[in-house]
Amino acid sequence: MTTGFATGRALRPTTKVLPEHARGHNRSLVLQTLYRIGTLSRADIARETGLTRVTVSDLISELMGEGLVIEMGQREDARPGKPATLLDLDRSAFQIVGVDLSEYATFRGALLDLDGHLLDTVSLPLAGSTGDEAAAKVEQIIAELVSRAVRPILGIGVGSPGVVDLNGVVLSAPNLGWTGRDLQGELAARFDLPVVVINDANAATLAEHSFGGATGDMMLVKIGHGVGAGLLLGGTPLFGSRFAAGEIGHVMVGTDGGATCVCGKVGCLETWLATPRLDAALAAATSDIQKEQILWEAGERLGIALAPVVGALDLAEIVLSGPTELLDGTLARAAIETLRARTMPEFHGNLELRMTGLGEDIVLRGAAVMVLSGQLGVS
Amino acid sequence: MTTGFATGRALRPTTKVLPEHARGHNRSLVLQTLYRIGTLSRADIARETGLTRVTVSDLISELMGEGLVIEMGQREDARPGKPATLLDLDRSAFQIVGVDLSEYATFRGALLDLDGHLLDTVSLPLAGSTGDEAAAKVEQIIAELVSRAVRPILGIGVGSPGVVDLNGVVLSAPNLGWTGRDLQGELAARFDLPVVVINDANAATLAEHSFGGATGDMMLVKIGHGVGAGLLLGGTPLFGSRFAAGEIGHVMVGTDGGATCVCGKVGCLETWLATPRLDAALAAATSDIQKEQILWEAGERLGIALAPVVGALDLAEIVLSGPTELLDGTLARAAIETLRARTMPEFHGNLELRMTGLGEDIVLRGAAVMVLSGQLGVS
DNA sequence: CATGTTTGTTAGTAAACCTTACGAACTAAT
DNA sequence: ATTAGTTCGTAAGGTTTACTAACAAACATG
Repeated sequence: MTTGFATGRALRPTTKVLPEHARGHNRSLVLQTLYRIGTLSRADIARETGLTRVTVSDLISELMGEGLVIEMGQREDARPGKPATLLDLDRSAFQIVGVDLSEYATFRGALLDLDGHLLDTVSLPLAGSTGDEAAAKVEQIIAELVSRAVRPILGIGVGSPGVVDLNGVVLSAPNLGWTGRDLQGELAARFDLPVVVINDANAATLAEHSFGGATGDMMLVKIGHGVGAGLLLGGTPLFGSRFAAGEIGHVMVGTDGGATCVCGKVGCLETWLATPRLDAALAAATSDIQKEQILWEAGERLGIALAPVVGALDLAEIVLSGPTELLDGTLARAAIETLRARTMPEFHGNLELRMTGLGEDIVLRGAAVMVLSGQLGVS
Repeated sequence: MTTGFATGRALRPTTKVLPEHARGHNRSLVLQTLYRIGTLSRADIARETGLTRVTVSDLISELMGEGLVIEMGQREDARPGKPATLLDLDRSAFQIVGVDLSEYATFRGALLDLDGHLLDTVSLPLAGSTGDEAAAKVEQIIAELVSRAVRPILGIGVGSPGVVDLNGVVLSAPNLGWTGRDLQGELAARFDLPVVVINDANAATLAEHSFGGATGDMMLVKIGHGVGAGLLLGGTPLFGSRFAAGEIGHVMVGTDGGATCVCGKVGCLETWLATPRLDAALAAATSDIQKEQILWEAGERLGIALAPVVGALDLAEIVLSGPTELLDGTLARAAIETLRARTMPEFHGNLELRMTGLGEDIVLRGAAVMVLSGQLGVS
């Protein structure tokens, strides 16, 4: 709109800007263009970015010097003019370590390439570990992956449950017994590599944004042992004023009671949707019809809880992540129907709700996105 | 946080950046510093912004050439060294036209100075006008204010009800009979001045941010003939994927029925909170206790509706705007108590809820903020 | 009164991108 | 076959930006 520096309508510039910052920005812009579109010539990039061919050439030679970009030979098609030299990101130049601490009983890790594809995976049973012991297992997984890497490692991304601040300090993760633990700092010191620690649901949201085809403002609801969410608004993840954005598991739903929650309240979203509760309810059901009813009510409650959020944020998309057999079907249908019934179709009729297509690797891939974004300005 | 170019953790650079953009950014930074802190010397600004004295001197001379900044004489206090030449924004150098179309029966307009103080006001009964007739009244108000201005006009800001896109096109404002009306374009053509048209609740949110002392992520709920809201997240207003963010008036609240709404649904937030409904209910009440109950339930419903939003966004603050006699008291108390009861105190216990201190001028002042932000990069 | 401090300016440098121009390599029309 | 036109990448030179270094002016202090 105005300067291009701040997103949206600029409000309150806060830091000075030097020419070198512009350079870094344009460098990322070139990388981003290659990352998104794929093989391009220098002239293509110039047209795409608005920079001149001269500037692009200069940036490309810098990037080729770092081994990030490689020439792919000449373009084949028959056109007038000098044939273009094609370029692309060297997508196997680096590898990324991604770690997912969000599953209840297992830590998972993977090596990924710059496209976010899993190359190798490792998992380690948590076996009830908490505190230092759990942290040691995180280090163990990463050490194993680092030793298996066959390329330089771009960085380490970790998706952790709980509340994580912008410096990667896990402020609170009850299941792992962490409070104010500087996991990012510890890992950075141990491995001497760039490290990013981020909330698991936020990681999943980023993965959906980069690989799942989410376009506009989106909320990802991650349903597992607990219920959490991540938000992507205007292309930027939302962290919240205390880094607790997306913590909707213990919000009360409806005005007609419900089951008692571990938190002491009645009718929290988790009492309807957390998988242990759902599994138990389904196991106790005596007929398929009853099971359908359980799933329908769970979806309905999700819709009731999200309706005000959809109204307030004017979301374009809601994505569910979790066990497909529970979520994808009656539950999702109930959720979207309830949402449509409880909001204004004139404003929010375009809302869509779907399962993620990224399956169980969503947090691993989201952690990789954080590394890509932090190190290359690409995602 | 990182570069200063993108807000938050940078994701996806999208536009090129030239040195001249950096210049504009730093120029705004200097203006912003003067605007916020007030009288400062060049050296003070340099320390505050991180720019060098040389650069600041250069920017200041440019700004003085435009008449935006003036010298205020020398600093009086006794210190070693050459006495500092004090500078300030010339806060009476320009005037701003602000217009508020959000009241049910009246259009209001005002001349404001750069500090957002009202210098002169005009109002015009709407008298049921819609469509072109209503638009003509907007022009009439602005023309009157332009003729009364005794300084150059920096720009025109308009807060309109309904859904307004980023180009100031009123996509939908039922009360005024506008659909897809390019009000911003019409006014810019008519007055040959910078014009910004923005949703009324968003304008109010900006005013609260700039003048009301709102600090972190905030939601402003504007209660009047309808119920709308504006959100400020990470210092940036949220517009939503279809520019309908904040449209919470017709979200259903609770799972126990309620009154039938004009929209056809049952138990919309407006059925509890819109002032006509509240006034009617209070008028029909036969005792003070009953009136208290009505207000309490209204606040309770607001809390029920906002709890999921607070949980999802981790808001720091909720601000109410509207008739003080209705909102400030039982209703607000009920809302915050309900919010606290329905969310997690560990995450959201710091949440505050209060009335705005800006009264009925909040939209006018917010419209002025848009002009300030757009023209000077200041707010 | 000499010394040290602070302010604002002047002069020169480095970095970034731009415009202009050109050779290389191709297609298409004559 | 030759000419004209197109496209690509690079080179040279210019502009803008903010920086560092240095300095004079103007003050306080011992």
